[in-house]
Amino acid sequence: MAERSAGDGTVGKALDVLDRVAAMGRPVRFTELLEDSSYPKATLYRFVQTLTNQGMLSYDPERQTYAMGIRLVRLAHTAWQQSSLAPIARPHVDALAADVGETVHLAQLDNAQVLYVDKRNAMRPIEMYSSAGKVGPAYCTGVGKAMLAYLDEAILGPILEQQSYHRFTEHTLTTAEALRSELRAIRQNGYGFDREEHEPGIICVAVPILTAGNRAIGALSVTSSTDRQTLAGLEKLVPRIQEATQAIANVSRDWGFPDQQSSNTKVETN
Amino acid sequence: MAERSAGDGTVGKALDVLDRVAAMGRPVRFTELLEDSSYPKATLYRFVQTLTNQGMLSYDPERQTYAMGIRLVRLAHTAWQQSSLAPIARPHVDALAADVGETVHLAQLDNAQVLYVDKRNAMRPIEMYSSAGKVGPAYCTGVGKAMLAYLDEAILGPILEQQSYHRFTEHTLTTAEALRSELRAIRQNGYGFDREEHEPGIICVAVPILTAGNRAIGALSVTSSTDRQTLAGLEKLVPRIQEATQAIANVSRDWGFPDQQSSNTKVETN
DNA sequence: AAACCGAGTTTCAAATAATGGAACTCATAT
DNA sequence: ATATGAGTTCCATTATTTGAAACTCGGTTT
Repeated sequence: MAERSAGDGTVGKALDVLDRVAAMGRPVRFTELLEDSSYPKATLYRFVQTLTNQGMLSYDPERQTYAMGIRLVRLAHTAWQQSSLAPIARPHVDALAADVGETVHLAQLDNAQVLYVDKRNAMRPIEMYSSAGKVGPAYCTGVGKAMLAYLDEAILGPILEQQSYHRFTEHTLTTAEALRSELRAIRQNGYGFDREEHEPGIICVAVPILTAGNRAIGALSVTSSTDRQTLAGLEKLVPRIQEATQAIANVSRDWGFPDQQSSNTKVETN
Repeated sequence: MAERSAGDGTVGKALDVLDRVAAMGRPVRFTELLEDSSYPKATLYRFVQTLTNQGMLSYDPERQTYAMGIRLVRLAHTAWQQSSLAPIARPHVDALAADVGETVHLAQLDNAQVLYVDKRNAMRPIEMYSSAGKVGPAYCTGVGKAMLAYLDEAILGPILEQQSYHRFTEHTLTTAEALRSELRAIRQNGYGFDREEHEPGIICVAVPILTAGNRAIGALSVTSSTDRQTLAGLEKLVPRIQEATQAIANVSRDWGFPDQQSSNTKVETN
């Protein structure tokens, strides 16, 4: 597996390594990292050392494994407050969840992935970080498609290329073309569905949170299961959800949330 | 204001900048950063560019400000799961909070600061990220002192130097010497108090979570206010809290949590 | 016991990237 | 019109990164 972001000199490469450890999702040995890295042993070794010294990774000497460092938790606290919609959206997400009585997700785009920044669970009460910070595929989730639908072609193109199009269920859209026509439909309606595309029995409606310039800065979704709800049933909730997305869009504009394409648009690969 | 971490080459310097943005706690202009940085303009500029390209910072073109990037939220999700005590401590924190009916904090040490990784609020139900990821001073919080009390002198010394000893209240310990003798007392008892040292009217008991080697890998505290509780009242809860810390220590040992000094011990500055 | 192995670590000259003083742009203030 | 200041680019100098190879050190095989 080759590196994906490459650019940005030494810092970029080091952060690549960090991403890779995160992607593993469990503590990893040095050799495991070496295997799917294109860096030579000594180079990778120094990166890992540096990151560990910096607290971005933590090292377990007993098991000789590296895990994501605790410093990230501290940094992310500020990030979540400053750069996610969650803090300003909170009251509206709360109200929506209370009204619809189903699970509500608030998501944003990060790179080509969906990043969940907040959640209200219908069943279990609290879930904390276990939901916020989680990532999911953009091409087969309601929130993902709702946001993709409002991207400009220049940005959308590369993102569509990066999707895995893994067939999670028999309903998963597995080609860029199929996805493209779905996105057109979503743009037309102003909302989209997840028709058991990611998980069997799980359906959702998603509505983008749009700026005045029609950029999707995030999306809200209401999720349910086929044995409790139907797509038609979810569709009836759209006006209520739009109320919430509108409210969030307004607050975000007033609060001066940037009206840019994506929070992680490459400026220049130098 | 000079740089603090310095070492670790370019990556270290770039992460320094990241920390500085986080420390500001609000979106900052380039010039503001330049002011309290020792890097020349062009150098700092490139760091900020790189970090922005990498999604570690986000740039608001309208206001020309930099904020912490959304990528951090994604990375921190994994970090919180892997390197914090929160996931494994969760059931015990839940049970403790339910039993004592007061606010419970779970904290770890990050650098010379207290990092809160989980919390159960007595009053309000959910609080999410607004608590996890938060940092606080080590020298004047219950959890901070409880953990400091079990550090080896070699590590404790430098950390004591780094404390600000800001007098938050009239009870704040404002010298390393006063703190040292307090730490001795805590080590003797196995638990410590916050006697309105950080905030007037707020008191707490804290118990360290110790490994077999007597290293504090974290701490639990029960917090209350002087108009509802007394120190003596809180002290009665110690056995129940110790039950929880013991349980967490056990699970953490079984799950192979590293028995090291601190999760962010400098290995070598090159 | 000696040889071997593989994971992790260190070395060092060559290659590359970072550095920062200065010059430039562009909007806004005087 | 001119000055100021924030933000950005340039480029020769300098320092850091790079990575092949050699080394260390448990543990395993012959």
